[in-house]
Amino acid sequence: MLDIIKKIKDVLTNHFEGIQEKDILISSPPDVKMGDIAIPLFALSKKLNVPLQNLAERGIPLVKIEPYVDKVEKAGGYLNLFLNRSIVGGQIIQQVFSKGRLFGSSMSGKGKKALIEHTSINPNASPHVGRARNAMIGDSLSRLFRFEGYDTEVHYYVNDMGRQIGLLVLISDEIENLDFNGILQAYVHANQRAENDPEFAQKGYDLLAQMEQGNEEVRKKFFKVTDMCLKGQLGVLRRLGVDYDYFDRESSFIESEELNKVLDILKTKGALFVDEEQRLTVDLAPLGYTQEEGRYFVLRRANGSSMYGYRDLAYTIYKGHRGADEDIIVLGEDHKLYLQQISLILSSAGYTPPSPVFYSYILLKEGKMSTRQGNVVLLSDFLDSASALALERVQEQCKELSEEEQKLIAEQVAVSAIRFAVLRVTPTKNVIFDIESALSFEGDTGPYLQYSCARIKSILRKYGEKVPTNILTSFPIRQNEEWLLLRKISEFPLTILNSIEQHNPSIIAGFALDLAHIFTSFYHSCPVLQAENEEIRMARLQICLATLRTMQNALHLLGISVPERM
RNA sequence: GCGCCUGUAGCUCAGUUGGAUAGAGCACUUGCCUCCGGAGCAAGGGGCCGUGGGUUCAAAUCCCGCCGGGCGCGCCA
Repeated sequence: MLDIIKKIKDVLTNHFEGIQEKDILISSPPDVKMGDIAIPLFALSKKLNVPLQNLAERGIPLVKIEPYVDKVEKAGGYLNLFLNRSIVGGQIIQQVFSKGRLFGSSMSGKGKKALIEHTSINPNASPHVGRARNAMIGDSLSRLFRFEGYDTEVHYYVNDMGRQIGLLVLISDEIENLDFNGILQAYVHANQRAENDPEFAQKGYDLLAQMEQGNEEVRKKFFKVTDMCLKGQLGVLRRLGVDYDYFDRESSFIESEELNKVLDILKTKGALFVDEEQRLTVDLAPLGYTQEEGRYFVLRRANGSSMYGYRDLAYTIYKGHRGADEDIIVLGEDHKLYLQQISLILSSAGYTPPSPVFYSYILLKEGKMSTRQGNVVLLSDFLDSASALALERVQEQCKELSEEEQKLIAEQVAVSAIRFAVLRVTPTKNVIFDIESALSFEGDTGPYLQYSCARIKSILRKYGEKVPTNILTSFPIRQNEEWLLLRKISEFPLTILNSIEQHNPSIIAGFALDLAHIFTSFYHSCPVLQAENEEIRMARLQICLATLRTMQNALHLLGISVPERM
C-alpha cells in the first residue's frame, strides 16, 4: 500500500513541472464504494494553474498504475482509485507473513539509541491508577521505541530523599515493623505532625542534612525505608507488565561536578545568586525567561542541603551523557513549568534538555482522586477485583483448563482492562475513569480485543494444521469485509510511525479497536472453515492469521497479552 | 490574576494533521446462538463539533475574543 502511494507521487511529480511530493495529498474516500485511495486536486490545480476538470482528465491515465490500480474515477475535485484487491491483498498478506513479529516496524530507529525515564512515584504509598498512567504511557513508549529498532533503555528515578522522606524516616523509628501496607498512613501522619510541630519538622531537615553529609547510619535508614516501599510499588507495576532497566537513586546526585560547571556558566551570565535568605538561586530572567512567576529557581537551602531541582539537574545531565538520540521523560502536567525551568538552565549551558511527554490527571466520575477523602482507586485493588470478575467468566467458558491456567488468563484480562482504559485516551486529555465500565469488559475495552484474538485462535485450532504461508498469485477476495480487513492491516506501519512521532500510544489503541471491529464484522459475514470452496477457505484462514499477527503486534505495544482462550 | 492544556451524541472517547454525508463504545429501541466462541453481530433514534468573529475553493481541525473544566505559579518532590 505504501509503495503504491509512493508510485502515485512519483508519477505525478515526474509528469507535472514544479510540484513536489509534499504537494500531493493522499486520503481515502468516505466509503469503500467510492474507492480505496483519494487524491484531492484542489491545491494542485491552483499551484499548476490548471482548471480542476482539465487536471482530473490528465491525471486519470497517469495514476492508473498497472497492475495495482483497476479503475480511476473523478468525483468532485477528487481522483478516486480502485485497487486490484487480488494483487494488492495478496501482497499485504505476504508482507505480514514475511515480517511476522516485526510486521509494523519500519526499523526507523536502527542504529539509534533511546532513553526513556518514567514512573518515579514517591516512595510513600501503593500506586493508584492515576500514578500508574505515567508507568503505562512510559512502558508503552518504551515498547514502541524497541519495536522500531531503537536500542532502548528504561530508567526509573528513585526518589529516595527529600524533606518528606526525611519525615517518613523519622517516624518509622517510632513504628514497629513498618511495612508497605502501613506506609501511607505513616507518611500522612508524619506530614501532619510536621505542620503542627516545628521541632519535629526541624528534626526532619536535620536528618536530611546528615544524610547529605554522608552519615552512614542515617543513609542506611533512608535506604531501608525507601527500598521497602519501592519493592512494594514495583511488585504492583510488574503485574501490569511494566519493567525497568536502570534504577537511578536521587541520593547519588546531591553533588555533581558537571552541574557545578553549568552553574559557573550561569554565573557569568548573571543568572546565579545567593538570595536574602542565603539560598543558592537561579534567576531565569537573564537566560531569556519572560515571566515573573517561576522566575526564581532555588538550588540549595540556607543550610547547604540540595533541593530537588539541583539533584534533578544533575540527573538530567547524567542521562544526557548516555548518548541517546531520543531522550524522553514522561511527566504529569503539573511538572510543565518545572521542566521549562530546568530545560532553560540546561540549554543556556549548551545541553539538550529531554523531550517531555506530558499527561493529564485521571479523574473519577465523582471528581478528583483524593487520598484524604478516601476516593482513590489503588491499582492493586482494581486488578484484584477485575481479576476476580474475569475468573468467574473464565471458569464458565474454559472448564477444561486447570485452575492455574484459569487464574493466569483472568489476570491477563484484568491487566488489559486497565491498560486499555488508560492508554486509549490521548495523554494531554484527562481520563475520566469509571470503575464500573472498566470492569464490564464490554464494548471498546481491552478484553474485547483479546476476545477477538481468542476467536481467531479458536478457528486456527479447529483447522488443526499449520496454515500455509505461500500466497496464491490471484488471491481470492469476494467480500468487502475481507478487503476492509486487509486494507486496515496495511495501515499498521504508518500508524506506528505516527504514534512514535507524536509520542502517543493512544493512536495504536485506536488502530487495535478498528481492526477488532472490522474483524468481528468479517467473522460474522464470512465463514472460514465452512467457506464455499477450498481456495476461499485457505484465503480466509490466511486473512485470519494475518489479522492475528497484526493484532498481537499492536497489543504487545500496549502491554496487553493475548491468551489462547478466555 | 498570569501561563500551559482542554471543550465533539445523555455519558466515555476517536476523528488519517485543512478535505467529500463528523465516527465508535456505554445507555435506550429492535432483530440474531441447530451454523468457526453472544466478552459478539446487524439495524434504529440521538450532533448550531462550548460560543462569537476571522483566514479560503474547503474549518471539529488554523488565528483572535469570550465562557466552562484540568494543571501550575513552594526552604515539596
